[in-house]
Amino acid sequence: MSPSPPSCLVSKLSHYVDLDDEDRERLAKFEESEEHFADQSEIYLEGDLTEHLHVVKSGWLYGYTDMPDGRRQIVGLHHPGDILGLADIAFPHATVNLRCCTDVSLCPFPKSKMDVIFTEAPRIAALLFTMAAREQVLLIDTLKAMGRMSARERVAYLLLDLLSKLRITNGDMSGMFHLPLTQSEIGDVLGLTNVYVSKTLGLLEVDGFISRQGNKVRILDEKALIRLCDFVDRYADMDTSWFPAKASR
Amino acid sequence: MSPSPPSCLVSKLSHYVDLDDEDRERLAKFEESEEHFADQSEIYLEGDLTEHLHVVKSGWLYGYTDMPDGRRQIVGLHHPGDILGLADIAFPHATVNLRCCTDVSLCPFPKSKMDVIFTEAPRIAALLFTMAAREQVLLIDTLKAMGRMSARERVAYLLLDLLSKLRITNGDMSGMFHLPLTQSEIGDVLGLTNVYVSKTLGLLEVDGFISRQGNKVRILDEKALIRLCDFVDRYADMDTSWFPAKASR
DNA sequence: CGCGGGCTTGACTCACTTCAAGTTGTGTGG
DNA sequence: CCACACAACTTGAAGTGAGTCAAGCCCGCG
Repeated sequence: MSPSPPSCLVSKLSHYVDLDDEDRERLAKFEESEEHFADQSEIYLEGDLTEHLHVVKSGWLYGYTDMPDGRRQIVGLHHPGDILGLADIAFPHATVNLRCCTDVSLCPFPKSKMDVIFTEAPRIAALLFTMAAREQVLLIDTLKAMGRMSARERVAYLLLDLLSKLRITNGDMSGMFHLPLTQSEIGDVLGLTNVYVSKTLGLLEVDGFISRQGNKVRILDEKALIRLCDFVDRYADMDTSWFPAKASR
Repeated sequence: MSPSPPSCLVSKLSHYVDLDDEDRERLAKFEESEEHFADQSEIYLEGDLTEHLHVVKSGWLYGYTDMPDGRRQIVGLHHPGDILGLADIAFPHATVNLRCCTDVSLCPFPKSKMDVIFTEAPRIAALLFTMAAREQVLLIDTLKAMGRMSARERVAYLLLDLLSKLRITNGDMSGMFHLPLTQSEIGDVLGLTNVYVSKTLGLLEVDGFISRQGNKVRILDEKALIRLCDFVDRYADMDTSWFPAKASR
């Protein structure tokens, strides 16, 4: 049941803190019952009861909301190792829709078990808190992009954000990655139209920042892109200094 | 030292969960050393070491980031009862600047004490987690506003958001409130210019949605505003069902 | 082979910005 | 009590970045 590569969650969290065996075991238990979803399927919809959190084992997903007249905003992209639903933990019902943009496998675990983590594994609780906090900072970065950046800057920001995120679990990345989003979806992430996304990507390519083939993107001049949109990599340093000591019990 | 109205933090948190006396005491301790700041002063700047969280006792503040060329985005408005710095807990340094927009008094408490909460008061830890989660959902709502709403819808959204937030600690609000932000600042919240904020507020007034005198705003037709921007009040229901049981030790 | 979804491209439009000139209100010093 | 300064707000005119509409292209797939 426990595969040779450790569970996705354990390997993600271990990046940041030392976990003792007991904690590892507890976390591994979260990833028991893997579930599979086809490309384009909806995991849940706004308003659904959310009794589970999910760890992403493979695939890409996004959270989105629709407006009555059909406008849509994508409010989060999710990748392997991510924990879905941390934000929704404050509410009984989902606040966004969640859709796959590739085939996906998830490991659900019941929200109700969170109490055990808080009472018995304060280190993990602190870590989850920290990860939720970082997600919030990333949202703030996105807010800045949406409020004050031009289309070109926003696209640059998205590409760098994806690159730095994919690098966590895939350190070797040369600057090339597969982008399984349509340009309409990219538009819905960045508050632009599909048409203008196409034009902007075209310009970034002409100007030598990136190159494309199919839905693969290669970042040719990362430094210039970073300068372009004043990008800060939030995945680099994480403060765990205040965490409760290991194995305090 | 303990005033007849219980500490701001205790009264805010008590809205949502039953706290036992021990927890109340612990929370009250956070609010020991009140500090005062004048209107327009900066509490801390991006990059500063953040060794403290702060509870707002009185006044308004906002978090913001500047871009190299002077563009500015305000990324959060804070009011009495709010806990500042939950998002920054993931990082050793502040990720945004924090400025007062009225005279303000804050109660700092050291980030390092958070470990005690996680090890000894799991209920409070869970509550803090939940409050951070809700803040994240509010950011997502703002993101939707910035990405997909017109100026008029965004202004409506901001006014309703403020109203519903001020109602938490001030239940009697009739729909009128003091708005201590300049129109430039409102623009920096919503990703608009001061000029267009002026025009949009003027239109909302002409159309009978609101009225203004000085920097007081009265919401005349709340339902119409809610319809206008598809507003959801996130302060109403909070899910505490998964919390660890009270006084488990 | 033909269908359909996604991408590109161009012409036109429009919501919001920019620039600039008033107006209002308010605190301050003479 | 007035005059002045200054910052916020208002208003209008002109400019522009991104949206809208529409046509054509590419390519995978039944």
